[in-house]
Amino acid sequence: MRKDPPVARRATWQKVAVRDEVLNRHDHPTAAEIHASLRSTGIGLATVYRHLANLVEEGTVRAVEHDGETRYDCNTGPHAHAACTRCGELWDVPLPALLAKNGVERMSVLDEVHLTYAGVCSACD
Amino acid sequence: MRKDPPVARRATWQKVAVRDEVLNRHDHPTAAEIHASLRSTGIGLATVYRHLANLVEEGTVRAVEHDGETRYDCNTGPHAHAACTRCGELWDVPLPALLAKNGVERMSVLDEVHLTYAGVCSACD
DNA sequence: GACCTTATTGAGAATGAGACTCATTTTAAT
DNA sequence: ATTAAAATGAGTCTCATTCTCAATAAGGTC
Repeated sequence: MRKDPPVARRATWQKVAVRDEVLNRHDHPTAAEIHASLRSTGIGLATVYRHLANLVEEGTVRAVEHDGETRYDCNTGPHAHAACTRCGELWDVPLPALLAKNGVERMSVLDEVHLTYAGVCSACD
Repeated sequence: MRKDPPVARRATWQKVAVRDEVLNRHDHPTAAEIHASLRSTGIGLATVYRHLANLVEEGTVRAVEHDGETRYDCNTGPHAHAACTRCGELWDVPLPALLAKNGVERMSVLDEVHLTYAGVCSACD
């Protein structure tokens, strides 16, 4: 009889690089932007996507859909997003606690609340 | 000197078909679903996309990004969306007026507020 | 350190939603 | 009827993301 399979999550520099990059940025980068930032390391795009998906799954970062692409947010606490339709910037907005389960009786398990404001930011106006 | 360009928005059966279909459904269909519903008419997918984009631009319907695809909502009033992560259904949730411009001082022109709840609906639980 | 098992990597192919192209069709004004 | 321009649609193209699979490397074991 054999030992149980090790299921060892191996520590690679790629994994560390992606985690460090996404955790140290506060500008909601896309996978392509993270890949670009790590270009000098030679990491592959597929690997960046893989680790980002893992980080989302383990709850370390949050995925935010914005304008047809997925952006990653190291702020995992409850908060909303605001996006400027002119410059495309996306930033965090605090979310009042009272919103949490407001008017969603039909939802028996509430996993996430996404609140997004779209408009023109004061820098662009 | 010529007359001003006619700019005539021509009324075609395709335009009417897409508008009628999206306005008569309350289930947030995708462009592909609308195309499928109109399959018997022989309408082209590109035409469906075109008219949906026009309807969104003129404010007749609202586009809702959900799980990587665009869904169309004939309810243009302010409201939130709730999505079940199990069955994928998406439905409307009334939006408390107080939310409107809550905590977005940095946004000088607020065009849209998107609030989405994700979880498991009671039908799936 | 040498060896081995297997998780991980990455280049490129595959996928899929949606936008674009352009030759053909259709509207509607004359 | 004529006809100029708008509208259509089959197919092409784009671009984000996922998949494939041969090659590589992590980390036990001896």
